[in-house]
Amino acid sequence: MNHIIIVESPAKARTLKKFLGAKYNVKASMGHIRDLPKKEIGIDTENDFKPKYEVSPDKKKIVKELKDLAHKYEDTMVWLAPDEDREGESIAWHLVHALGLKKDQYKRIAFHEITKPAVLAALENPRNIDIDLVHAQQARRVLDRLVGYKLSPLLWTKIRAGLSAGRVQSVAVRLIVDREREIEKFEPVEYWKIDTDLKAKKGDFNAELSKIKGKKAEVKNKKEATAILKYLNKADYNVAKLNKKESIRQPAAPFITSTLQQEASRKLGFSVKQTMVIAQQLYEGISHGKDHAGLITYMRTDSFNLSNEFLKEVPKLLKKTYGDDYALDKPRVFTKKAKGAQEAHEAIRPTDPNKTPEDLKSHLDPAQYKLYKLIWERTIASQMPAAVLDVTTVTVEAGDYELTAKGQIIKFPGFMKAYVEGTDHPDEALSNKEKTLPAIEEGEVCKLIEVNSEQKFTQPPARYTEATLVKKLESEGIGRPSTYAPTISTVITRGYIEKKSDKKLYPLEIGMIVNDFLVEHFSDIVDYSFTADMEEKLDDIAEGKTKWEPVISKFYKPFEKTIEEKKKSVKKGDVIHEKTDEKCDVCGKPMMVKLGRNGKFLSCSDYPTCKNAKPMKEDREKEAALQKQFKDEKCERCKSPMVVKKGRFGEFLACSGYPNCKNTRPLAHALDIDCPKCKKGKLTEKRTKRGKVFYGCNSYPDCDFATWSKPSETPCPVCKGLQVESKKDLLKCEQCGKETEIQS
DNA sequence: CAGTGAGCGAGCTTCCGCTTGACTT
Repeated sequence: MNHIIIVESPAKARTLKKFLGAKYNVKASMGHIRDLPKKEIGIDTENDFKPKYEVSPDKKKIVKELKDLAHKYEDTMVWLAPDEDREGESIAWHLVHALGLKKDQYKRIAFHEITKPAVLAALENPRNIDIDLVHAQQARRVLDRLVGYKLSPLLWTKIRAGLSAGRVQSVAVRLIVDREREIEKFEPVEYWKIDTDLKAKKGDFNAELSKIKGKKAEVKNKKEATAILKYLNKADYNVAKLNKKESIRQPAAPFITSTLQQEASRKLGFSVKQTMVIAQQLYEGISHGKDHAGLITYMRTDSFNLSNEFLKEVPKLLKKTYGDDYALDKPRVFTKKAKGAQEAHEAIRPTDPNKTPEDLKSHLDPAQYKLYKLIWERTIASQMPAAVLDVTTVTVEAGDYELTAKGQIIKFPGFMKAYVEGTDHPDEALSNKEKTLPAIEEGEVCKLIEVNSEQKFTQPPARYTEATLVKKLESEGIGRPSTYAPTISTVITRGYIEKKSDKKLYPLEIGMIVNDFLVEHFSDIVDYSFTADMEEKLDDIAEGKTKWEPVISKFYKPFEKTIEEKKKSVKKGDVIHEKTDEKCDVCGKPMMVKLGRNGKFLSCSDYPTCKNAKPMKEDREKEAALQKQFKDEKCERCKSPMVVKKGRFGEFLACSGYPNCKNTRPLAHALDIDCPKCKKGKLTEKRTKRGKVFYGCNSYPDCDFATWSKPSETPCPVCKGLQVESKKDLLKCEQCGKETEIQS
């Protein structure tokens, strides 16, 4: 008998061949093989939403090959082995139909990990295709098609051609627009941070003001701060309480797609797409000699699970590498499931933990090495013991005031020896560090060295980065591991969102206009909980509790009605094409608002006869204000005034003598520091091609002085040379190497 | 380690999820 096994990915097929030998012919379908047609909606909304499927153009070849293979010999068994989730079940079903398989010609099998025992067990336990699960997928597909292909054309007629809307992308845009508006209306509140440097018997320490007359200390302004400072300068300091506590920290779960993307962004600075491309390379593996082996498990997953085979290997490795204390008796299991997770795969882990990053270093390029190391360490750490920290809290009384100091000592590092998770909040990074206090005794009297105060302001919420957006989407159950990166690409190519050089995501005007249109007229679809509600209904379909057609019908009927109504009621001018009072300065006809790639602009209403166009009034005013702000800036080369220009990397100052003088300078501060090399130029903040900030002489290219660290205005106290910020609160002289602390 | 400097409009476009090569330049 002939045996064909069909899986989704070719790399998986290769691994299976190794386990199973020549008896089985293992093939890959390359994901979905059939879909709705691209050119039309492909759903008969009058007839129970019957979908029209066709073999996708790029899959014709593979489908033909599989079909020929399945029918070549009478006696052939096709084992359908796509992933065990909604989409995988659907692929299996489509294969049956596209290949024309009879009931006794195929069997459905599934495994959640690519290990020999798991695959053999699956072959022993075939089952039927779960048609309810297939219907759940179909409902998902049909709903997405209806939403996308009905809303997008409405945007073309009401706003501009080429736009798009969808269940996932439109919410992604909304998150970014909403966040931007929160930031816009945010009003910073002043507060003051007050702390003291104290001298105890055994050493010095720093304690922060925490309570005033038993209440949480809130210092609102300079007046209050000055009063407190005055009091603290004369107060007596007594150690009232000493609290030592042991605290336990557990390691993070092994990687899934979303957490890998976040951590690679935080620790390696990779974009979401970059991470996926490199992970794919590691998954496909590298060949050294004859051996071609995948280095990590599948990278598009939402499961924290690790195979038993793998878990058996790890303790041996840990004992060998770190010692007996660093292995667990029983594996640690991570069960917290992400919203809507399907868990068809394992977590992202090294296929063989014994291949250490160092072993592979010479076979990998630097980016692959860094990502492999991250995955290896994270996975290993997840199976190491908890860390034990000794946390000491010292409470110091100073009359009406109470100050606290916290120290933290790592008693047993446990997993921290291999890996500590990064953070999106800079302040939290400190909690991973040791902070030692001198041996302080209860009742001890301390001497004041100094009181420090610092004015601070509350910060607006941070803009999303690619990685924090993925985190948010995942927590709302929106999108899947395979779509996080493509979704971000889509909203950027549509011109809805822009990623600036600070790696943050900003909404563009078109993004705001489309978002506001959708929020106003289709609020239920861009509601954050729309997907979660959909998932609940899909679960009902998958469990056989409901049929899929009524679920779609219940959504579609009111949706279609709204679409038809908005086609009539919303005039194009409601969104755009407003008439204005301005007259065209070429032909005198009125100007009107139009929408271009980069947002609104004014166009002559007689277009295309008169092609005159100019920026919106607000934009012209903004531009004028900006020019005024920099009107005194002179070009240091030719003495012409500088003007503000817009370029690929944002606004910058350019010499008005262009193109005779091509001098440019960033808008931000030309520092008031003379260049230490040529003594003539000033140091200026500049950016490399990749957007990294550095400081160079503004008479470049005549003088090529440049440095990474931020230069200080105060010269070196010893040799008068240039000082740069080498570490936090530390200046280093470039000339004599003398280090000085920064005095605030 | 060193960029950038207008002009947009119409177009036949578009969804979400599953997966990689096969096209040209």
